[in-house]
Amino acid sequence: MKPVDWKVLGTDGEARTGILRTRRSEIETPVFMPVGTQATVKGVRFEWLENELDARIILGNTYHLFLRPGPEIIRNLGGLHKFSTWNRSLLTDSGGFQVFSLSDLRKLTEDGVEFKSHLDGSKKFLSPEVSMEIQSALGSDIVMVFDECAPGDADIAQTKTSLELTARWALRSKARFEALQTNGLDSGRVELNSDAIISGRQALFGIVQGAGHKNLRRESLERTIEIGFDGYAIGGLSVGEEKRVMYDVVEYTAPQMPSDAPRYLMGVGTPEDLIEAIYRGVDMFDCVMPTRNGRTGGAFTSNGKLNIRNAKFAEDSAPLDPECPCSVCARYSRAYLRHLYQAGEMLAATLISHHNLAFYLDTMRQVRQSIKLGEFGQFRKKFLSKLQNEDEAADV
RNA sequence: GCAUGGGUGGUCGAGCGGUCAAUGGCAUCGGGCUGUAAACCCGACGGAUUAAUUUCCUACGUAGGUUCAAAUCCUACCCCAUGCA
Repeated sequence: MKPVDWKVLGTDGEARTGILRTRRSEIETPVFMPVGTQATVKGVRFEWLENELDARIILGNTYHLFLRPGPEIIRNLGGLHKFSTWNRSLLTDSGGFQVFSLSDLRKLTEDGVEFKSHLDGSKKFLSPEVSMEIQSALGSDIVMVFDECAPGDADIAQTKTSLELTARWALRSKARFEALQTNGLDSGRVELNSDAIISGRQALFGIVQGAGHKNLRRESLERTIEIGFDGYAIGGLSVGEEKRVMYDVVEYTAPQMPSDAPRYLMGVGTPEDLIEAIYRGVDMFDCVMPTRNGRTGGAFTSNGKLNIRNAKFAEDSAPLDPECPCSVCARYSRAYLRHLYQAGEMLAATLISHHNLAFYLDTMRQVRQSIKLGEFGQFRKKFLSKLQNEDEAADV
């Protein structure tokens, strides 16, 4: 019995809509997963995520929680779900991305990666085995293999070396993962009824690398499938390559990924990126943009982006996005949000983050609906053309 | 009234004869953020003009003066702070 169940409910071209069942929640796809690196989606209470936003799954990060508060503390407190009170699905990234983003602070070897903690400079070691152990202590529902994410513009030789290391690490990740499951060390274990269709164990997703090189993407994909995972991710995109390269790689890779498992494009992206990737066959996304940009004054709207810091909003009584049904848009004006931001009030960050997540999640709902109706093609065109109205959006 | 210290660009505050349109903080304006070292980072910030790190104008309380040259030195005045009457 598998740890997750995946059923396609409808397709439109390469686009798919379906239901992913984890041991903790049902997730309709395509899905956007808010990023909650340090056991919190920055600036947004779980109450909002559960109720109004209705997020079914969020991320956590192995590297950050490893450094603080530490996996043993979280294990002793009953796992990340219990610790944080987030009871829906959790996906934990393996720390692989930090191999890339903290490249100045780490040393990479075949065995693993030695990090110099960005908190206190102390040495920390992460490897496929350690990452799996931490993720089992966290008890997340979906575990990611420990990979190496090469830069977006990596050349062929560099990419090949990186991809092969990732493949060896994937094998090691799976081996340790299986052992941990057998030994019952997963702190998020759920005992399900005997008629359940899933196992109650953690799920493990593999990651396809290969930067912008299609032949290497193919090689990475084949090796990943050969090992066998509960879901498959495309990693190593939106890390500095050109947008066209990203779309090309997704267009090439996604349709070749197993159709009976969810496809996850890691770290992407803008609303436009999501639509384009869904169009090319992707089911799952995560990205810091709605929360990070929200914290720094950037709002995503159905008419494109706007920057709440701009003086032109000082007396604008309109909501961030007149078409948005979220509670922030129902109540607060751009003028007020701008004032909060300018005054350095933390509520600005909270409210804009909330709106941005609402916009992302609502967009996904519309996407799913349009795929079910076989109208995703039209939806995509309309959605993308509206995003171009950025300038007018500001003047609504 | 006397004594002392001080009056600098939106603001606070450095500068104390030339390299000063004047360091820096804040404010303001603009840009960026894609598996979060990020409530962060970058840029602009007297006016006009130029292809330009170009040229010009106006500025360091006010008015004079010294000097080749003054935000910087001198004189008078105005104002502020503190102390003494």
